[in-house]
Amino acid sequence: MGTGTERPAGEVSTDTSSAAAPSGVPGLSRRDRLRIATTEEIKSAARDLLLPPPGGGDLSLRAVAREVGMTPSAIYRYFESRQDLMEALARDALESAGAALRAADEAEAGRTAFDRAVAMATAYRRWCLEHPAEFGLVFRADGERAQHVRLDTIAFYRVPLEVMTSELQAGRLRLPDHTDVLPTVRADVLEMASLVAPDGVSPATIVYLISVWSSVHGFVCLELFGHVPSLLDDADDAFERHVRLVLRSLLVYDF
Amino acid sequence: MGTGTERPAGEVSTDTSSAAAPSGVPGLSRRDRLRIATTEEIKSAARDLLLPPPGGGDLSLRAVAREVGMTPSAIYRYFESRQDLMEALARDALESAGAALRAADEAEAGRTAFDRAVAMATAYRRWCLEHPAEFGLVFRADGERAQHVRLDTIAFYRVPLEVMTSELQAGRLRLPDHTDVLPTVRADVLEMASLVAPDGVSPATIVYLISVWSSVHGFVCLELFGHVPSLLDDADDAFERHVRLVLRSLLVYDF
DNA sequence: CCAGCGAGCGAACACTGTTCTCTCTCGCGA
DNA sequence: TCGCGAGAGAGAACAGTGTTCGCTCGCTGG
Repeated sequence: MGTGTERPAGEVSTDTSSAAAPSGVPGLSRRDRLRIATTEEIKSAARDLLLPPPGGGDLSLRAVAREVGMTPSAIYRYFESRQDLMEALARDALESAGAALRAADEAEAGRTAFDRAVAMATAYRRWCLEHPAEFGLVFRADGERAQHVRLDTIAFYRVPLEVMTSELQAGRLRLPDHTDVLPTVRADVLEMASLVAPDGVSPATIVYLISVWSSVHGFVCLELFGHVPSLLDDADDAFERHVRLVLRSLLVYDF
Repeated sequence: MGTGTERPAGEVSTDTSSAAAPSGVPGLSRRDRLRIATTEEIKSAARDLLLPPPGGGDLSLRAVAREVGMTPSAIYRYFESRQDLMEALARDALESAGAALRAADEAEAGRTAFDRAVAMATAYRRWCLEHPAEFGLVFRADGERAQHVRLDTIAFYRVPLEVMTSELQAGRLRLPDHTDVLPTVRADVLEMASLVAPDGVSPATIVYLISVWSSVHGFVCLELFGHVPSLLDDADDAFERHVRLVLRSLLVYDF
């Protein structure tokens, strides 16, 4: 209503390299590039101002405006609301975490599926510990508006899903035999997952991935929110052992 | 008086305890009892006003004051700050969740350790789903001030810990053999845990409990924050299968 | 070259948490 | 039984918040 127009923000979060290629993207006018730059500057300032978990990602729009040298109302040219800005940050965060996962996996290229899984889990935990505020942000993106976040989540899942399917197909990894008593996966999710691997993704793969993922993520959650860390001596070590235990127990490796 | 919409109606039911035990608690003066009643009324109003996870347990002190028919400043007679009130709610929530766990376990008294564990996990998830705001609240209690929350957390852990140790001692449950490669548990935690069971609690018990717990809690987290539920057809069913998978994989049952 | 779009400003509104000072009641010790 | 004082609560004030609206201009696309 206020701005009235459809927001071109869809392409905003995609590329930060706009500055690197002034005329690289022909469809973008100078105005658009400026807008993207400003949007990115706002998000960057907002990221810096995000409070660590006690505040749980609290964020003052006015503080962001001060930081970038604008009036609070000017922010509304770029984000519909504070909530909108936070969701944008959450999407970026999810993307960033996904990239960390992928990087960790690629660093272990050629190694066993087990090692790569451990590396990915460790990278995930490290990212969470290094970005506690953004981590907390992703967890407030629920609600009806969070549909896109969920889609991005699936994109985030793509990384381990890709690794898992490729390892399965290569015969370096097997799923246990209980596959007859598995939950059912939604049809559209299966279809979407099949985009990852040309030969498709079995429902059992997704189910086991969710179980493993829950176990890894759960540990990080407990740790980040202060419920477990004080119990164990060396959290780094404890996490890796936990991951190895879960992976060894839930999946079967042929190597 | 001026703006005062009358509030004699909601007058604190003065003598709730007098009927039960007029002189039941000798150490409490009438004033103290009134204060406790008012405190409880404030917390109750606050609980009702807690927003579900999208807001993530946001809470307006002024709204609470309106609800109980007080001035915002009057709340400060009972809680040092908004944060203080929220932490009180978080503690209560943790206690409530612990009670739910214990109730679920006792309802399965006499059954196998496996069944009782499944029941407790299910009860935990149900509690979280039914109290999403309070669930979110517990997760913002980090920081240096959260020491007491952590202690309460340990009290919360007591329930599964008790069950686990008693089942271990009864020989209905065994831990896997990898116990030589387990993380180390802090000494004071071990000492505190030993209060639960007269014969003490082995470090391995705590370590395995944390792993199992992480797996259960992680699933609930993913579900509550909208990252997984849309992937699976029947979340209830999927959760139970996940729990059974984890329990069966991580622990050994003799029955 | 010029019309208009959009970025940005600044004031305003309705909130928020928190702090003070003040009043007056009501419970306790004598 | 009585007086005193602790404590509950009111109300105003302050600083800060998200959001809206109307207003300017400068830049840019045609």
